[in-house]
Amino acid sequence: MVGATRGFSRYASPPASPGVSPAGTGLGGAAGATPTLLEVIRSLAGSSVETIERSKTIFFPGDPAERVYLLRRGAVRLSRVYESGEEITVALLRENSLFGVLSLLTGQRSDRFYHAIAFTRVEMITAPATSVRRAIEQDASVGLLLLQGLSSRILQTETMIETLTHRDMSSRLVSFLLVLCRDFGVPSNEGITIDLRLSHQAIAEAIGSTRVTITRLLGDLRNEGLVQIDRKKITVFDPVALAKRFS
Amino acid sequence: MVGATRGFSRYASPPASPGVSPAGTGLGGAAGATPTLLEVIRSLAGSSVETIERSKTIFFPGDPAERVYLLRRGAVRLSRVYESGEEITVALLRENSLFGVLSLLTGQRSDRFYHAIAFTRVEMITAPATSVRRAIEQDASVGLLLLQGLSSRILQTETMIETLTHRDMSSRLVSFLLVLCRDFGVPSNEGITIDLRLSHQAIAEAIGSTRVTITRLLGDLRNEGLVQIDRKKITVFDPVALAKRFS
DNA sequence: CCAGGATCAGCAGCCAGCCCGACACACCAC
DNA sequence: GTGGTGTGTCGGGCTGGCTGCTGATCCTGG
Repeated sequence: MVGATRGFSRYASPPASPGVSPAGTGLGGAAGATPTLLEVIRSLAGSSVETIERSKTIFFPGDPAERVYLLRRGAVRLSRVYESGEEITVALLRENSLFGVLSLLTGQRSDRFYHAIAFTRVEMITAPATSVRRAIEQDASVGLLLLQGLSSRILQTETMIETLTHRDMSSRLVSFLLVLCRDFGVPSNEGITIDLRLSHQAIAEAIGSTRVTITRLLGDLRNEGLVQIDRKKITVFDPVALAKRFS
Repeated sequence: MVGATRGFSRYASPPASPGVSPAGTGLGGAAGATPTLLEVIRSLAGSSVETIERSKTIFFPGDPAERVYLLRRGAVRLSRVYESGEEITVALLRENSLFGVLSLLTGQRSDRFYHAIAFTRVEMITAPATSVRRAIEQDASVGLLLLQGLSSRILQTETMIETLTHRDMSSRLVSFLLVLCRDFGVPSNEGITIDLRLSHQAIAEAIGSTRVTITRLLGDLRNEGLVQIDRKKITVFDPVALAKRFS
């Protein structure tokens, strides 16, 4: 029975966070030990470590974009805000994700157009974009680390697109849960627990549905014995079995 | 009448392609003129220029990922293929987009998991990932150029997520058309023409709908006098007016 | 150049998934 | 207590997916 879980480890893997993997692949030849992105950013001029409480804003749309952030602990939600007051989630960033990279894009002044909000209590490192640029020029391996960070961010985002193109909400929800397992899952004795306190409303905003529908669908999944919900934390018993439930 | 088109130019702008903007911001101090990403990649060891005919495959899922591509002319579709034979579009890349960056991610062997197919006749530059890595180490400004390319790709991708979280298909289609105007629009005497030959099926695969629905909705837009369709090319008369049509 | 096949567009009718609005209850903090 | 937030439930109604078919258009090879 237990043997049937091939590929299981694809989910539940904050350890598998790329973008900071110190697995030096023979680059950065100069110094012996290749430093991590975290260490690099922390050493920059004007960098700082910040802690933000759950549901506090990190930056608003319209704020000037001049700093780069590296998420050290917790989760950050990037969302787009509309005049209607509606807010849709564009990305749920996990630990070791880079964000605020827009500020690296051009030399000109530019403004944020996302709303970045701490989804959990968050610990992050931030540095001015200008420092980051200078660091890249001085040490090429920094550029490489950033590139890897951004690449992994692209992959993450594109998986999300996959999720969202599913027609029926049931598939979308399942697909989203699998993404969350991958990004925020921690193994528990019964399966994989998503280490976030997710309200139905938050899920709805992320996958373009409504609170009511999410309630119903999650209820279905629970009744089928695929997931467990305790105190707003979702546990997926078997991601492989869940994945089979695409309609 | 013509004065009412504030913000019009946000659409129709291949010229506004970032990632290759030679607007040197004081970086790359060494040589006088900062080269473009195109020039850099073309100069790498093992690089080559390739031309691919419409609807030919560039790489299949499962192929080893060892090269990086820069799209020079035309459009490329990245899609995910399922056992069911269904194929969903994850990104429609425009000119000057980087792709195949997965190969930069880690040093280990990894495989493509997208299907990359030439959506139009395509001209692109490609180079081995190892050469790219080496170039970054030697000249930091290369890393910066790549970073800008990837950043702009992330923005592009996240706009697509915005599009896809719209609930009703009508809004999704409108939003998608606006994205296409931004990425592939060329100004014409009547408005902005999307420089792609799009079948209804292709649109459906990109926004998670069906061919029939797209036919109906596009028909509606045409009847309302918002768009024109001639020989599979779509012309948007006024993006601003179209944007107002969100439900 | 034409013939034949493949792809694409358009129409209609049927049915279900899911949005909407409304309401009741559980939980938590103050 | 009380108010705020989150969860669970019920219908009614409509959007949009599915099937099946026809005609138009494009492409290719003889």
